[in-house]
Amino acid sequence: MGALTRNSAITLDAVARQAGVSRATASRVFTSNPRVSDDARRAVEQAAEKLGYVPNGAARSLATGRSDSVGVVIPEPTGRLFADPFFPRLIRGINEVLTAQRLQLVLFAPQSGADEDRLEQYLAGRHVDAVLLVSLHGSDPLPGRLQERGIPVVVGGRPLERSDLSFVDVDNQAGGRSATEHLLGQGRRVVAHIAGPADMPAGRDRWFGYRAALERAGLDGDLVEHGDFGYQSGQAAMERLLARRPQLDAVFVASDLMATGALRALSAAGRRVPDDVAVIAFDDSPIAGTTQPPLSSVRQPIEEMGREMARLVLRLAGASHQVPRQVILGTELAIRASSAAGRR
Amino acid sequence: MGALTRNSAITLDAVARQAGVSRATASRVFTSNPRVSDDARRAVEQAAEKLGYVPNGAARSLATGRSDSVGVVIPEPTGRLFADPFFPRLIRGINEVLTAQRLQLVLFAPQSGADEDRLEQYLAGRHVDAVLLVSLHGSDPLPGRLQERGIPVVVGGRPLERSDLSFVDVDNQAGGRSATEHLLGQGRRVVAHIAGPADMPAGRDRWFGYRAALERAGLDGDLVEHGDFGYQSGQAAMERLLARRPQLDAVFVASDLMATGALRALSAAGRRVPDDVAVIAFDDSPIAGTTQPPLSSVRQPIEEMGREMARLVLRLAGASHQVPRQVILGTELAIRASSAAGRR
DNA sequence: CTGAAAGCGCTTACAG
DNA sequence: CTGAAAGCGCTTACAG
Repeated sequence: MGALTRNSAITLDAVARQAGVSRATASRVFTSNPRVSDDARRAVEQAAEKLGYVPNGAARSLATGRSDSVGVVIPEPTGRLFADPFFPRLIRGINEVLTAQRLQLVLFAPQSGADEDRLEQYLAGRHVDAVLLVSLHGSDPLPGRLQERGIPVVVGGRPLERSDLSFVDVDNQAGGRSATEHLLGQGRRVVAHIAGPADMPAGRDRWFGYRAALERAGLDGDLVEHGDFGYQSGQAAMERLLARRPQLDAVFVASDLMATGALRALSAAGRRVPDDVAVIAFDDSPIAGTTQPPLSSVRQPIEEMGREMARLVLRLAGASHQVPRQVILGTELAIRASSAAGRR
Repeated sequence: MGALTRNSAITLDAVARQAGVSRATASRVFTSNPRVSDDARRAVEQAAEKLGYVPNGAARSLATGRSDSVGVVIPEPTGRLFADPFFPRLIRGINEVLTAQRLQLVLFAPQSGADEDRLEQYLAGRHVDAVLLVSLHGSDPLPGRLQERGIPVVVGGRPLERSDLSFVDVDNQAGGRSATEHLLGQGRRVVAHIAGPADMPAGRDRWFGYRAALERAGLDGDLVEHGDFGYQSGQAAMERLLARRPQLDAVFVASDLMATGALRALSAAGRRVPDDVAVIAFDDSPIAGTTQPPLSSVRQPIEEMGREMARLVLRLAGASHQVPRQVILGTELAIRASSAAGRR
């Protein structure tokens, strides 16, 4: 069972013979080694073209100790993974940097503990040269384990427990704070918060930013309900908030997706946005501009985060010693109709 | 630049020495070869545990001719890829079958022609044992090229031009036809269609199903506008249809996402659904149940499609000869409020 | 059950 | 610039 037959493909030897040179010379052509005569190079290239030769990746990896690929691990249930507009932008940024270095981006989306265990073996087996991890819940042991095995690892988003890991994050707390301050600046006084999961740093930090802003304004920062960053959870959280404090006049929601759900709940409850309740979200994803009314949102430099993650992990891969490094990127507000109008 | 240093890891030799056995015996333990004494097995397992040994993937691949991994290629702009609820379900189905065979699922999302070229080299380099491709536009040359190199390939969705490729598809034409017949059965007479891209088989087949149903009813099947399966395009297409034929009383939309956009356009135009216009979509994704009103939709067995793709490619990988094989899966209607109510 | 040895298909100092 | 040769870290008949 599960026996995959071996497919014989063209070998470097065949190309060298066809071109009338040694294997070494032929190899130099494919490794872009400059010490090859033009004649030899041409002969090898022609032979390769004719035979349809592509170097065997395993053999090359074994000889060089590199795979020229970088793994990106997104341990999200695929449903969430694909629904969240955060990931495509991040991946685009990562891919930009990798492509420039001719490195292959390889994605993994483990769906269970068993998946993750197998993946750890796979990655530890050096199938990739470096690993990027995003969207970790709680304290996922994977990045730490890989790093201990000497595999260069960079985490997207601050890991909850470990401080010896390299990571790139946006300043979630500052973002949450400025979003909340924006609402206060509009004259709102009963400001609620729909937070992300409490076991995710992005969720916690935005929440802490909210609390900090309210405390600084001398207000209570406990009108908080948690969601999972998804649409449904935002709707449900908004309903709970309205039940708890019908007179709330503003809400800071920790993701655009949840905010879309919150808008639906507000509309169902007969509240006008922004007249009755001002709303500001987090992410500034494309959907922020398409809701009714368009959502104010905290803009994250997600592509830049991806680029920075890739740059960082390549630097780690190039170094002999792994010195953890962390990069924090700033946010800015994108103000739209959901929070723009004054109260009266 | 781009030099990734080689990280020395524990080798099988070290484990064998530590365990006091030969490399061959140690190897047998990791390949689950039964011809190993219990004592030797224990010693090797302890040594491996102690040293943190994981077999080097490249070396193993080179020796066995297999990588024990299967690639899934989704050549979509990542934006679309992640927005479409189709992919996560498909991947879940694929992963189910691969996991049972202890095969690693590896994802690729090439974003450009250059990405695809590099990916072809990568896959041709035998980094994976088999390849699954989905969501091909027009006549993507990738699956054909890989197949010619002897790599087992299965395409998700019927390829537009090649008939020598193995594929798994849902019966899009029958689905489009029964959706349209459902609308006709409700007494609707001016039935429009928002089609997918004309260069994608799924788009064409659903459209042909629509035409077939109308022709059979003796009606005109030319009230058609095309979109790209995405939200925005559905909204725009609906607007064009309303402009072309204000009196239309039903519309069959080729995807749930486009239907969501169409609902918005209908609402903006003051049309009630289903009273003025009955709507039925295609996909029956989770969003179908969350729209206002909930969307009737053609249900595709997407997980099963994923499973079938994986099964098929493993069969091809196990065979010495590649005999193209095609599997067509049936659809069914999920009727909800958007098309359920009668006209009066 | 076990080990010595060949071989998987490359790369890369080394010597010319 | 070129080639012979060693080596990358495994697996697997083969002989015992």
